[in-house]
Amino acid sequence: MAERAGVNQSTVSRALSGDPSITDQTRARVQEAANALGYRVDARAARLRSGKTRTIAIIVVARPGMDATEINPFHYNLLGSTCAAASEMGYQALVSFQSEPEHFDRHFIETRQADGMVLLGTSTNDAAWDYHHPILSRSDVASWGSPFTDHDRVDADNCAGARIAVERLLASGHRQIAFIGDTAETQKQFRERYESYVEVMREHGLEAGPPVWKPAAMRAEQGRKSAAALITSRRDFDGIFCSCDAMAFGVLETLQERGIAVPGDVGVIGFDGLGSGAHSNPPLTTVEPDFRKAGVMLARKALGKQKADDACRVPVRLVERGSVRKPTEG
Amino acid sequence: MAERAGVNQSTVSRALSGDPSITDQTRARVQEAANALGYRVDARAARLRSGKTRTIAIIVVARPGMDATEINPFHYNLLGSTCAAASEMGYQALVSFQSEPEHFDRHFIETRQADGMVLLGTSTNDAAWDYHHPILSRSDVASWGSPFTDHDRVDADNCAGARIAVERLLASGHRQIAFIGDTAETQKQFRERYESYVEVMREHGLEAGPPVWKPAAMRAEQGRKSAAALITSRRDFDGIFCSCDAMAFGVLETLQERGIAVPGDVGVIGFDGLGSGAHSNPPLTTVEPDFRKAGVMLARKALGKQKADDACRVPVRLVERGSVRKPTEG
DNA sequence: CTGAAAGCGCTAACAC
DNA sequence: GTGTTAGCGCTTTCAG
Repeated sequence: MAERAGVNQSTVSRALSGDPSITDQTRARVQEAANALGYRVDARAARLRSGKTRTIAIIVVARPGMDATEINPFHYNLLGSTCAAASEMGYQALVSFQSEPEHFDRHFIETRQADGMVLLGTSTNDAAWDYHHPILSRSDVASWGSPFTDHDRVDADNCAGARIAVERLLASGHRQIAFIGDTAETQKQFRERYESYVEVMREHGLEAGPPVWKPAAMRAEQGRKSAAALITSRRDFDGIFCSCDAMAFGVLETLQERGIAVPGDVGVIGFDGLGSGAHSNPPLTTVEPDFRKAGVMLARKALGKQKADDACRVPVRLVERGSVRKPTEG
Repeated sequence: MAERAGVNQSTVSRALSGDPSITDQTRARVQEAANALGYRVDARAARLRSGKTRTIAIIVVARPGMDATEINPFHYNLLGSTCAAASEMGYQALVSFQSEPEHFDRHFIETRQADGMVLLGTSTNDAAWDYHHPILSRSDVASWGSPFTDHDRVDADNCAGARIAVERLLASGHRQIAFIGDTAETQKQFRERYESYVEVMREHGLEAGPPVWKPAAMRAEQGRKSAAALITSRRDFDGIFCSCDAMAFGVLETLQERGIAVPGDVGVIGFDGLGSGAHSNPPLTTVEPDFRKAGVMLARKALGKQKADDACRVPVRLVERGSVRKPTEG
């Protein structure tokens, strides 16, 4: 390659890497020779020598035995956004779906495969999160959705999001608003949403109820069971703020089965901005995090380019669809 | 590292890579030293020296300006399955979302970043597919959804899938079944579905109509417009086989708006097995490809481990939900 | 079974 | 502005 262009090996390297000290003429000759020979720099060698990887590893925690269709679309969105953000920053994305212990791997940085790591996915895979726990507080690791509370995390602005949701319900005249969601210790994001819900209700002189939640394997089923429990409890309600869209879909189904009209009798708002909410029955009004910013924050945090910790809150917005009626006048 | 264990560098390499010629005792000593020092093999150096990459590059073609939530979940499913398959085969997945020309990159193999490539994503990004066209027929490249017809492809068993869908509609007593979908040259999969629809209709002595399709930016909108066009055409229909779920959601909405009951008046079946079909109104009966096998086929093809070409058809199954009424007796 | 030596293909100091 | 030289951290002959 070098001889073909009539220059030294290092000149080839400089020319191809855009080193400004190379003459346009020389660079042209090198380019030409490279094209003629189909030459490309070997990324492995370049990275070995330069000590960099220009790669960010993204680990998606999944549940054992689940196939691709069962992964929460929210995590796919996060994955896509993170890949896009990495690319924008000139980094590649090495992605690893991890569900079974035999595939657990947290050593992408030590093995010099990546400069930073992003962890995301379902919080309901204890073995996986236990395995990854030790690295969650590292400065070159960013995570979304971990069940632990002893480390920084990137997350939606749950507080602002819950406020938007509850105030939207209030604007439509709802006063007896219930919260459906899992507020277990390991679900920090849902706890935050619940707490904000309580706060907003109080501010308006209204009574906030306890969180309603029934366990099940999948979110939609949790939603169905929780909605049924809420109805059975004979507690009056005319609005539901649901901690996540996947559960809200189940809630919507049960309400419909029981003959409770949405948004006529009860207003429902979810959280996550899932695209499938556009086709649910009725279409689901929801709080959507800015996925693009989420990806950027995760990538930046993983690469140690994040300034303050408190900046790790992704802004949210309300996506108006059809599960809450129009705001009442005056 | 080597001195710490009191052995030669090459012994360390052999011990850690599981070379059977190393004594258990020696291996234990090496392991111990490695743990003590936090030593890990540098993947860049190992791959450079060995000449292998053990990596498969996955390129997801997206539309410019689209954010993560607008990517068809079908492609996310394919992506997830391919990553899982790669992992199962001992390969890593380097994933690259490509939408804008400045990020186009098809040289993952030449730059020794991957041993094989998988391309998938929306077929409606001409610049991207034109760019990738030259590599689509290579033996180390597998693709799903390309708009070109001059190369092998991995795809769902469209023929069998269309048959299952149409026969299911027939089983519920529908006789005037319409096909909604884009059968343009560049949409090979939809053409195949349409052709099978025609064939099955003929077999049953029924008349197959022309494909119904109206252009729009997004699939759901195409579905809405197409359904409207079908209704306006005053052509009688009591069943619709829709070429993909994303369009079917739009079809369902328009039918509902026009007061046409599904599955009461009209039965609807989609294709793709999107998870969100479980929450649509009504839940969408659909033909689902086996995503796990799809991922395996894509990965195998990319690594040149696929036997015959005709084996690149992924089996499909019917997912019964609520958009077709129960089969009629006898 | 283990050691010695070579070298994968680059990039980065350092010359000039 | 370009050449010379060294060496990134491994794996792989080849010896013994």
